[in-house]
Amino acid sequence: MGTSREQKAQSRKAIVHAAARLFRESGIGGVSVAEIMEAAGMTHGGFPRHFASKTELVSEALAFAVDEGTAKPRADFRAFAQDYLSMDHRNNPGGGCAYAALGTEVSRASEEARAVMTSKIGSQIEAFATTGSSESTDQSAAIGRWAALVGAMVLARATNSDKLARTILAATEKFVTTPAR
Amino acid sequence: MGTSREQKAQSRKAIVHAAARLFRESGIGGVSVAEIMEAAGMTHGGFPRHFASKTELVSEALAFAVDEGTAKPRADFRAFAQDYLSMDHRNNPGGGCAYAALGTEVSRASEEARAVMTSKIGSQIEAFATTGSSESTDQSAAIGRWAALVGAMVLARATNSDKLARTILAATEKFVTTPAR
DNA sequence: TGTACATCAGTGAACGCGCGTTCACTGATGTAC
DNA sequence: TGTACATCAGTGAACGCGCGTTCACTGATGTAC
Repeated sequence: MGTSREQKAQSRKAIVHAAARLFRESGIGGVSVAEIMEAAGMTHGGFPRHFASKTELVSEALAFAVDEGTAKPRADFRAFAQDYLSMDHRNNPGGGCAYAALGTEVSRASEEARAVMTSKIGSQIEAFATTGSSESTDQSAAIGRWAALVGAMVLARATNSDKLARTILAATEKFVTTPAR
Repeated sequence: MGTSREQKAQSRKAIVHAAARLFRESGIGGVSVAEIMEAAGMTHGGFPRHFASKTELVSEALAFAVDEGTAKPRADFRAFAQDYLSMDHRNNPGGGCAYAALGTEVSRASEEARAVMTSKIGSQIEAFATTGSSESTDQSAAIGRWAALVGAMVLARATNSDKLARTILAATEKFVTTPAR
């Protein structure tokens, strides 16, 4: 084969992007290196040219997934919550919130992976503290609302009933967007 | 060996209990049948006398874990939230809330396992509707608060920083126990 | 600019290991008479 | 009540499979002169 350095960088990106999507869809343990490499347009043998191990890729893919899945919350909170708590988001975890998709799995991942999450979560909370939410400058409320979004998505995905999922998402949306706090 | 029918029933219970604990501690995919059987005081060869497959055990262990981890919320909500959002709960998932420990993994489990979760979540929500919470009879608020608890625990466990975990748990506790809703 | 050589991204086969599962075997349980 | 037999819970070895990883090989890239 033989490929230019520029192409190698693109390959690496493709691997990270594919992993970030597949991990959120099927879980870290539910996706093989071969599947990731295939999704990135290669065969599994090329993997070690980019990463020393699957564990190493996990950390990097997690960082990317969190950023990708947290890209939107700039908009006003009401609109963000509605988007986040949609059935579309529930049914398509691949491009969505990494915390809701991989949260419980990450807590058992490598120290590096958890360090990545720590850094990302810390940044998120700092952002809450400085920007405040649309309805309150209270950091506690911002964190609590965020937790509610994540938890609602986890619960909505744990069930195989669309009706129940809708109930959870709608109730949580009402809960977090009700003023008075 | 040879064992009485009564002992067989006890063995089965021991397997389910061990699985419910180990799954919450290390994840479903992170625990082998051999480990579960060892924790239950047997060797792995005896497993098929009780369950046709690991998948079958997962469903049963999940049901047990949910019940065990949801046994307390009868008390007033304030006390429950404080208990739920404790660092002790964060650091010891084995006997705690199954949703926070296994939520994201369950969404990719068997249909049977998801059906179990659906049934349990449905019951929980019905309980909210009838009993109401200590501060509000609004079902939406009860669901929203519940989601916040689960989400906060997921986030607190995703980080390896105790400080950050404490921040998330404390903020969420304040958020869900503040009246005004 | 052209040529000879070294590098190395990606291929495809292969290796080891852990896991879920299977199975022959054992001996106590519990039944039939 | 006692005896002979069938059942079957649990043991420990073994089997297959999938997975992460390794490796010899290829051919284009890119450098040295």
